[in-house]
Amino acid sequence: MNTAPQTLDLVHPPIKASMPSASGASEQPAPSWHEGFDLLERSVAHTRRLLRPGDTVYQGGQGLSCLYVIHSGAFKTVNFTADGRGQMVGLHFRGSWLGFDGIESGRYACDATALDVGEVWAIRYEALLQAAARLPALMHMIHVAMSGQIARECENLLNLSTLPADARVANFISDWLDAMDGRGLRTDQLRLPMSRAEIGNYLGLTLETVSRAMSRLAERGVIRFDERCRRDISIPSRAGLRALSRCEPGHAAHAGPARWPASVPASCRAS
Amino acid sequence: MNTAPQTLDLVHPPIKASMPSASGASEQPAPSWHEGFDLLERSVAHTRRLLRPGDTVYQGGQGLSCLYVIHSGAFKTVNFTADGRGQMVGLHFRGSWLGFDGIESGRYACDATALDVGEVWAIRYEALLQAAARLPALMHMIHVAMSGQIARECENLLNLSTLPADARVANFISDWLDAMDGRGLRTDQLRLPMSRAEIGNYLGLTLETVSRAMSRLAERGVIRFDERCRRDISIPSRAGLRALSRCEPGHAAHAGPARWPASVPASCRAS
DNA sequence: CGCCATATTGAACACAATCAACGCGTGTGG
DNA sequence: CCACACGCGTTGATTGTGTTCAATATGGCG
Repeated sequence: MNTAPQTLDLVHPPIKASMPSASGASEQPAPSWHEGFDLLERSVAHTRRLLRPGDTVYQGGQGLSCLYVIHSGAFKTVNFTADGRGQMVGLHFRGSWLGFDGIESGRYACDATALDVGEVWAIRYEALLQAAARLPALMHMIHVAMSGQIARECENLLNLSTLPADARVANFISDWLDAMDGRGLRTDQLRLPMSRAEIGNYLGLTLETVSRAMSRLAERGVIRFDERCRRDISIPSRAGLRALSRCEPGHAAHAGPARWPASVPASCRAS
Repeated sequence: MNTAPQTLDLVHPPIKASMPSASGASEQPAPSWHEGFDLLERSVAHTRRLLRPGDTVYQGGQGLSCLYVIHSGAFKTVNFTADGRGQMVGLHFRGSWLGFDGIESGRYACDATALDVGEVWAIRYEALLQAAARLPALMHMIHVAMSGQIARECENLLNLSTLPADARVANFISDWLDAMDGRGLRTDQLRLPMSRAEIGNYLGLTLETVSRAMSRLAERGVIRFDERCRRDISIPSRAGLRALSRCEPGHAAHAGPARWPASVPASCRAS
């Protein structure tokens, strides 16, 4: 399976001005972010927007007119149920796109909110479509971004349904570090711009469980809390963190029949 | 929030030959599937492929060359971890596309497998891109399909992390019925072409829990087992089923601060 | 200063996982 | 034909992880 950083959206460009090979899975090393942003900058109108922590890029229910590319900062997407409770469903960094969730219905399905100061580029959806029709590379870039979001959500589903609490938290931090890694930022320390409750919401845990899990990770020495603030952590052992995040079955294992028996029980066969 | 059937991919077409309005969220009644398939049929080369239960449309790791549109049947997508365990991450019906997960890396990230007899249309990705560059409606259709998949995965995440076992199973059945509904099929009975283990895997539960949950649903009278086979169920009370599937907090509730306090704790502020 | 939000930690409980037994239908081989 | 194994599903008993309820500590802010 693909072990490449799984939080890249704008990246992995067979984007070569001409047509993507698509089949050959062209293996290129580490494509700088500049390519993608350059392409956007040259080919389609956009407006930049600065956001501060808590500012919303868009809100669920609003009519979709723009898509947004994250230029800097961290953003969350939160889904709201009919009864008003919110579930965080995504975490996004530089290069990721926001707003894909709204294309189907013409209205955003989530809130998108800045977790810290950041900048997004707003691009009118119609303008983007028109530009993409002329520029195969641009169209492919969009598809890559959507595809990446789909793949990452699959990962999240997998983690949610198979990992025990400690591993989920370890995995959460580890993923964050991977994202920083892929963007050339330091990975020996981290500031989580989220409360324990938010992290818990994202991971399907209670805030107490998150707190305990982080304490246990600190005990085991894979993370260390900054003295000043428990949201700042340093990472003494990235490898150890990784190990814990992929951990043991012992829970919802189901090594079981992922491959399906290929024949319907005969008792079901008769119409 | 949008209460429309959430498993429609090809649908909701402001597809009007010209440009989608995108912002206005044009409200059209019940768009027949034919429109989408007609558009495909006219505009891009495709080959039809029949599958029987257990056949794979594609397998994870294969180079992506085609995308697939489901013409009939039910399909699952299964993600495999490094250690070989599989996690079912998606359930797809007529009109849904398969293969989006592979665009980013050029290789499929999942296995896609038929759950019963079905037909898919295979479309070469490159050919699709070229056709879409000429036909805005086609491009928009693809985006709608991807967007729909993203939105549905968000729903799944939400359900996995907030619902207790019985509600997950009820929701699973209810979603399946919604999908049948949107495709003009009968919704008073259902044949689940999956083992309890598979359902459990999809829902993040063990097979025993699924079995018990279904027994409890039957006790409450919202589903009834066919005498011949426990995979065949009839639905005496669709409304009751829906009610149970949206059920109570009492678990990972976190009505908590979905909206973020907007200011970073000052102890974190100093660099 | 008190109040509030955040975070940590403890104790009791509940829900789902685990281990285990059993029934049933099917296909296999004597 | 029957005995048998096997896959699937159900149900019971027990265990364990994570939730819930509660108390405490801290820092910011009016």
